[in-house]
Amino acid sequence: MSLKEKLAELNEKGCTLTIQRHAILEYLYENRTHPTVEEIYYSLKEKFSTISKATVYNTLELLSNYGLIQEITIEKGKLHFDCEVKPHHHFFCRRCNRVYDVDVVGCPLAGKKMIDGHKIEELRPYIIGTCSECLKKKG
Amino acid sequence: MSLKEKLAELNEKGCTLTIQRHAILEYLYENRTHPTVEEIYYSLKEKFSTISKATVYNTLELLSNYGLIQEITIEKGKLHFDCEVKPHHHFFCRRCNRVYDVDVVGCPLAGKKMIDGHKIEELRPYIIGTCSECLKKKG
DNA sequence: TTCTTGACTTAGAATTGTTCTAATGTTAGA
DNA sequence: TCTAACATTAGAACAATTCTAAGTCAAGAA
Repeated sequence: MSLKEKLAELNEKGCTLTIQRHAILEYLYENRTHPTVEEIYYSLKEKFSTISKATVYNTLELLSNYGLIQEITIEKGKLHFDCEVKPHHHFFCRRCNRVYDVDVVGCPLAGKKMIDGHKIEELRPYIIGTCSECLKKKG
Repeated sequence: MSLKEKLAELNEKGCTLTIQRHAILEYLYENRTHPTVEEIYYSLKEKFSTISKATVYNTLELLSNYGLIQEITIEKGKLHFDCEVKPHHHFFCRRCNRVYDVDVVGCPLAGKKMIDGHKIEELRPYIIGTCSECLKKKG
């Protein structure tokens, strides 16, 4: 789903499309590195010097509630975000703290709505380890 | 792996088995509800009134580094812990914030050591939704 | 036994990440 | 243009975690 399509969907659903919301969603499309709130905030501050952290948090929550972005709780005590909402795995590198996209096919949960009587609303398949970049460095 | 076996392994590896460390690991065996640090801390405080949060954090990290317990980053901004380290899924209920164990068979990642050139050290398959208990309540 | 050393624990301060609050600004519709 | 609802802002408040410095403890050496 493209940025344009998401903006259109927000509009359709009656969500006010402020300049800040537009900028935040756009930022996620231009930075596919799973940025943290801090990264998003400081980057946007260069362009919109008065943007506040509350707006960044509010907007990320709003977009997440619309199902247009994905919240990632892979790193302890810190949120990352991803504009790609198609199911895919995330890999977190312990050394450099980067988050990578990983494609894993054949997940038995794909398409499942229920498990053990619980209603499945979101899958967060995380993998922790050492990334290829960090493996190259000695240690 | 039983509590006894883990205590023996710690001992073997030259890790000092203090009363606090023993109590924390034991607590996890007696409370299989994936407690948070706060829950562990306040429960232990009833028995060991002077135990400090730093000790709880240090011990949980130590046990986790030994691979004897598992850190769960399913809830945003808050750690949960599990003494069961055999691979299994965790389900987090958005409404009551409880963490459940879920058995999912046929995970294509089971036993894999590498993915996309990254070294896999730990799997954290999380599922978010509404649990069976909360589904019963109206809403 | 006493001393020493290193490892562990403690209380509380500091830090970090997130949420809240009250004031201000903006928008869309009457 | 007016109004009411909604959005943004700055910074305070809060929550979770980490850090720090002092105190405690256990084991081995003298």
